[in-house]
Amino acid sequence: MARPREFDERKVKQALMHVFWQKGYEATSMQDLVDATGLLKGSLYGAFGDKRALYMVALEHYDHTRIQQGIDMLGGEGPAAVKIANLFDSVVEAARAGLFSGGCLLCNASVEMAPVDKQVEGSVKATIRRLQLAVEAAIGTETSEASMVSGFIICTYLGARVLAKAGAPLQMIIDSRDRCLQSIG
Amino acid sequence: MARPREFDERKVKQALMHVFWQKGYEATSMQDLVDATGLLKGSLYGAFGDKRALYMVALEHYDHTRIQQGIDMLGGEGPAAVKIANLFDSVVEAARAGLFSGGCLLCNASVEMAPVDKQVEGSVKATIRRLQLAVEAAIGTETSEASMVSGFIICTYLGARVLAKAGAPLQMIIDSRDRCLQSIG
DNA sequence: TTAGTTATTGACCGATTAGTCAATAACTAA
DNA sequence: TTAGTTATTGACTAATCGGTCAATAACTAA
Repeated sequence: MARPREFDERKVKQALMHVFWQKGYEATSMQDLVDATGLLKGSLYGAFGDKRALYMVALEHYDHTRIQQGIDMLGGEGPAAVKIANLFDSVVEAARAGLFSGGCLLCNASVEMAPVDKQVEGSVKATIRRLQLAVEAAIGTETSEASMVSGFIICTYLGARVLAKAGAPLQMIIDSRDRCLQSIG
Repeated sequence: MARPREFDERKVKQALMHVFWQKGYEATSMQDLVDATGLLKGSLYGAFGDKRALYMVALEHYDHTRIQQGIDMLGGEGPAAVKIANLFDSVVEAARAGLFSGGCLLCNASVEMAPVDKQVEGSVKATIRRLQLAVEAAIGTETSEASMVSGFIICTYLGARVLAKAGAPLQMIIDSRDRCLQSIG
């Protein structure tokens, strides 16, 4: 029918995600995306759209991979406290390893883009909601205030991401995790 | 001795702060700063330095005004729980009023600039530390784990700022405030 | 009045920005 | 083989970016 695409869509989306995750929207140039994906500018525009559309693709991919990973983690067997502790420990681990400065694309997008882009705001709110519901489900049977507590846990989680990016002492994140977990039992 | 400056330094710093606070570093152009301050580009460079230096000026001004305001609030008379509740309520109020989307320049700088600018990281870490010590002092006489709890409160506070910017339901911030306060008493 | 110093001004610079497009290539259905 | 469709390519554009600078203005000490 027509000429087939030569690139692996998943790999390209992953590359887009990594660049925006590390540098943010404004600090990322189309050339950065060209370098990271291996595609030329025209191909990127042809396949996905303009820079904003590429950002949305990256955001969606982050949701479907990293966020989903977290949600899956929360859904498994075992006590809620352990699962949620793991969530925080992944922040500490990322910070220790220097993985994108321990930051999270969802958090970055909330701060940089959500206030100036309705579509990003919608996407970010939906993802936060999904994550909250997963936390709520995890602790649901253990406390009567699951909805309130889950929101609080998401809040502390996002705060931990900011602390990591700020280069705050990791002990601060660990302490926050521990204090946060006391709210469950 | 020489020609005197024609601008009010404090007003100019305030204007710089507002622009960077609202738009972030990368999304702010020199033209934005020219428009906001009323100074021409040459004057800005002459008086403060390049764009990065202007950002540092804005960050410092934020620290000396808004952050200091918060610290002063924590230092007054009354129970720690009330003071800290006020801290969170100021986030809710800012979000409700649409003041820079309820965001905080310290939080924004942590996410956008700290990972890529050592000087910003140093400044941000120092400010966070100062804020934490103020919280610690406020709750110091009421609990034996003041240091740990203060870090946790800062964490939740930053998370609340992210939630506000994401456009999350204000109830989520209020719930987080209430849960957080239970950790004090 | 003059010499020295600094502030202000606006034109100017090269580099980079996001985005476009016509030419070509690679495929398939007929 | 051919006609139709889409992907790839790289040159191209207009606008904007951060930053510089020589000319001029405003002041003070001598």
